Amino acid sequence: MLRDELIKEISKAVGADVDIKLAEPERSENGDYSTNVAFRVAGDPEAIAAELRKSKLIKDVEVKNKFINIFLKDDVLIKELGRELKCEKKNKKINVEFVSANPTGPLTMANGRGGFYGDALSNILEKAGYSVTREYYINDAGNQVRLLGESIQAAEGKIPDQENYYKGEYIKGLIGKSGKEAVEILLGRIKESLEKSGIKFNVWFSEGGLREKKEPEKVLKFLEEKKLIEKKDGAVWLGDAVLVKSDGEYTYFLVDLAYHWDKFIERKFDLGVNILGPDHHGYVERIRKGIEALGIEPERLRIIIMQLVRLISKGKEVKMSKRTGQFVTMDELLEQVGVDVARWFFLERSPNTHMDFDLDLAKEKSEKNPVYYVQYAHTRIAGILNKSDAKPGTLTKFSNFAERSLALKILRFLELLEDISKDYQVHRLTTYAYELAQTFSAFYRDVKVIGSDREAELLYLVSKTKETLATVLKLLDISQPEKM
RNA sequence: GCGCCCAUAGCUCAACGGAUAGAGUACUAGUCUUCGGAACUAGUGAUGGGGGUUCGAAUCCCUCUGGGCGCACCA
Repeated sequence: MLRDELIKEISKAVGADVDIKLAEPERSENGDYSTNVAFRVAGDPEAIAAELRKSKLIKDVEVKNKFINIFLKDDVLIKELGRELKCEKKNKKINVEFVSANPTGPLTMANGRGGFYGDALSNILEKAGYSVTREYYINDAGNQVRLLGESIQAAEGKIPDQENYYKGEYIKGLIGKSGKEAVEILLGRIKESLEKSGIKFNVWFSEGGLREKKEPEKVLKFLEEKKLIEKKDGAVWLGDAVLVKSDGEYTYFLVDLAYHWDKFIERKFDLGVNILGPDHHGYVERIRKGIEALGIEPERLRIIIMQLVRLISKGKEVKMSKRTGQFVTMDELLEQVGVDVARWFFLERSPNTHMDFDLDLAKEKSEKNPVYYVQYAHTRIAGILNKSDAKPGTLTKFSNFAERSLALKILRFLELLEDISKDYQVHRLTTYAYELAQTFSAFYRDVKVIGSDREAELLYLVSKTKETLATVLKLLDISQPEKM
């Protein structure tokens, strides 16, 4: 990548062993790239600049406020533009586990947030060259299932109702079914909702299967041999957490440890990403310590906590809970706003913002959603490519600022992809999509392609824009319309 | 009581510890019959309070205020 080459050159020019960071300046007058390395090393920044000016890649270097601003040669940009939109293959297997909603009710809007995020993150990691497994952990064996069965019986009037039973309208539709049957029906509905949302999985991991394979027992045996567990009050403890209750039942924690054992030791994933809701943050430390006890390096588990989505209706918060039966399902959300808008709406936000979602305003908001702006740019590009009789040729030069800016913006894509594959800030991709669309709009305004004596050359730039924009939209799994 | 997250423009959100805090929306004033106006240009408008660290803080540390969410032999 061009950025990596530049970092090497700067590193050489600096001479010292420092971590070089290359930023995209907010203002184009501050260069194509900018580095703050002069703040970190002693000596005259002008000396570094002088050294950099010798580079074949660089047209000019300016020092301003001690920042070293780099302006690239046009032919370097043009050459880089020809590069395929692909990252180097990485030799790493990543397991991304997300949604994993208990099959005790419909998929909710809150599940959707983690679902869209996990889906897009998986797409990005794959595109960045990793081998990715998308996994849904199905809680189909524990207490919740029994509770679901009892909730149905209560709805039938066979047993007295209890506060902790599920109360949604959907329970009535399950009358006559056992807990186990209900779980299967509900899981089927969840799968349908996920499919409609464009959220894809390739492994459905069953807790029941985990128990059948006796993995919890393997974990217990391992910990016992390591002398890490103790018996107290009839229960089995690891530190201050219970693994086996005094009635002999396994806790969720033990089963979860077995699940991680399966992921890291049996299936040998290099990295596991768990995308969880905010109610799980208290659990993070416990599971970290737990897997460490199993001999798994804690760095191999990366936990992303998605913040809550609050539902607002008529200016008031609606408490969402499957227990009380009050919630907005994914299906309802998709009906209201459509899948492209829903995906954009959730993906444009950083995972740790608390979101307020006003369903009353959802439709009105959806018409003003930025996703249409991005898609509109795509259709305009398609329009030019369809209308022109010429074929894309070879770009030889930039004749104005708009052309050059567009090329530069396209180049940022692979850099961003590498960055997101490290920091997991998926929302940066929506920001990029918007910026790319904006940069194209400026180009569209300033440069007339069809009829230009450089038509073939410009078509190349336009088709590169289309390819990049379409790739971004595909990563977000938002449609790329040719017409709107 | 202990812990996690959050507070940025009227509203919804951005900003690897960097330069003059950016967008969208709303509002105001314009462009304009284009390669598709779901567009473009300009203007108004913001880092909750107080300390500290740093060449540099919205960002890191402490504290206060105000929200959200957790602290089980539940899952």
